[in-house]
Amino acid sequence: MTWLQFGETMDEKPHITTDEDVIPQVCRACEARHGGICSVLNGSQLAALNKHSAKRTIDPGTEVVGQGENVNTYSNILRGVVKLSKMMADGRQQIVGLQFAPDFLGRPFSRESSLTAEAATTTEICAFPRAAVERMIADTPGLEHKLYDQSLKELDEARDWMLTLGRKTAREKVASFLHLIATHIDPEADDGCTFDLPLSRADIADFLGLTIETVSRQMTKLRKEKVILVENNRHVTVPDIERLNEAAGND
Amino acid sequence: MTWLQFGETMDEKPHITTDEDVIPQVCRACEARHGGICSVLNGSQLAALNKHSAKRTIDPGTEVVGQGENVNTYSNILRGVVKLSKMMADGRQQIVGLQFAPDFLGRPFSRESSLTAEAATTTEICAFPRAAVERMIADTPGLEHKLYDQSLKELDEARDWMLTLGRKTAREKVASFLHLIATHIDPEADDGCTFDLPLSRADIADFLGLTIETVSRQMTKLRKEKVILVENNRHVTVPDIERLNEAAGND
DNA sequence: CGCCAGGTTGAAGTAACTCAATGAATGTGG
DNA sequence: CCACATTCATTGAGTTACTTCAACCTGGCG
Repeated sequence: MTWLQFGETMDEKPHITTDEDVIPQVCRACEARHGGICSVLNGSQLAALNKHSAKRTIDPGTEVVGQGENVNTYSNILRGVVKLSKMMADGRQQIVGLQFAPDFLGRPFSRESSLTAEAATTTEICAFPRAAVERMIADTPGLEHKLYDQSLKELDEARDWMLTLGRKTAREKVASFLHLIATHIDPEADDGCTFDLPLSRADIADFLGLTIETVSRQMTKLRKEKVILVENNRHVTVPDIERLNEAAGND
Repeated sequence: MTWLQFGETMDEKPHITTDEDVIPQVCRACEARHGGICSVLNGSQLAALNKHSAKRTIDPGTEVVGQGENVNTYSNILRGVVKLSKMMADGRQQIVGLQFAPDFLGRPFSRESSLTAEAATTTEICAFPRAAVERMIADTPGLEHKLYDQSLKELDEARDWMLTLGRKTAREKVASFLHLIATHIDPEADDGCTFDLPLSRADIADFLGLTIETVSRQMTKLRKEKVILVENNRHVTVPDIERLNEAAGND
């Protein structure tokens, strides 16, 4: 993506070591600097942002942002999985997105978020006050571009999932979910990957538009057909990712 | 949205009438200048873009961009409705978005579009070569912001629709669709609005993840319950939009 | 140990699908 | 102008995939 270098063309001064090059201590080992938002910020910008930042650990099931609430912090996800969901008045629920490290959490220029964000697993985030982030966006075109880029990625994922929700069978849905997790958790190793499911059966059901029972039944079917191996309900091994992909209905 | 004025703060010179203020003839009456992409461009920018622009009329059912094709033009929708859809290898199809005037069509920085865009109604577009648009994006922060804003809007819509696809009943789905069209076609007049459906029953089914027959049955049910009036299969009147909204399951 | 939450399994019910026939609107050629 | 084909929508009858309801595991913990 030539595009992503956009921000860098903005400061073409001769290169002397300055504040801008010094990465703050806390950021050195941070996930978000590789691929995350912070990857487009220089040392002094990271330092400025860090004056107001707060690392937080969030337990599974805890809300990060409530539906309709006014968001006044933005965060980077450092570890764990966050589920974004919508609920109807009568309690029916749909998970509309999963976010993994190092995704950015929070809606820049929120027309009030109509989502609930909840930790699915134990999650670590690095939170920034709204104002600081927005000031930085205004100063750094590369940052806004990075955010735009993430939202396009999320849009792609949302639309992929619409196909799954609207047109796939229960079996294909469950396989699609497993495939999604397999490719997000275990980045490489395309043969024989293994992982822990970040979601309970109830969450999976809410993600797939199914009931818990149907998810369970399809899981056991896939298990009996040896498409997956399951231990302790949560730990899954995929011997052949391509067979799983087929079961998911992806040609 | 204070945000959208961002672009304007970039040129704060004393105001004398220049090229920049002169709106090209073709653009004067154009939809896209009000709310569309072009609203953030000045006269000389519009003129530059217009040197390469081409208005086209597209008949219903004609593809604008093929799934997996390399997109080399971007367009503004001036009139009509465009459907974005995905297809599985075995032919199952899902419409993942509808675009109305003055939406922007085409993916800036396409990681090849995985969508098919097809005119649902007779559609007029204003097409620009890819390079011209990308050059202009690089020069005009306000433009990229505008695009970002549209993609956030599309993301919201996609997620709303995921709830519809995953958790609503057939009746609620059809009502949701009618509500969507009612609010997009007939912008105001929130009581007693009337419109032509831009989609065939087959398209509606593909949008809702249902079959044609189920769509038809639910339409007749809603008609018998006087939630809607239908003439000629395509022309719909909604006497009470709030009743429709209720039927759609929105609290 | 007994309780509880999370998961599985079975049997019965139902919403939506499939298949098939019919109807309405539009166009074509004799 | 009328038969005829064609496309799009409606309606009915029978089937099925998923849900609902209920019982039953399994592992962790006071």
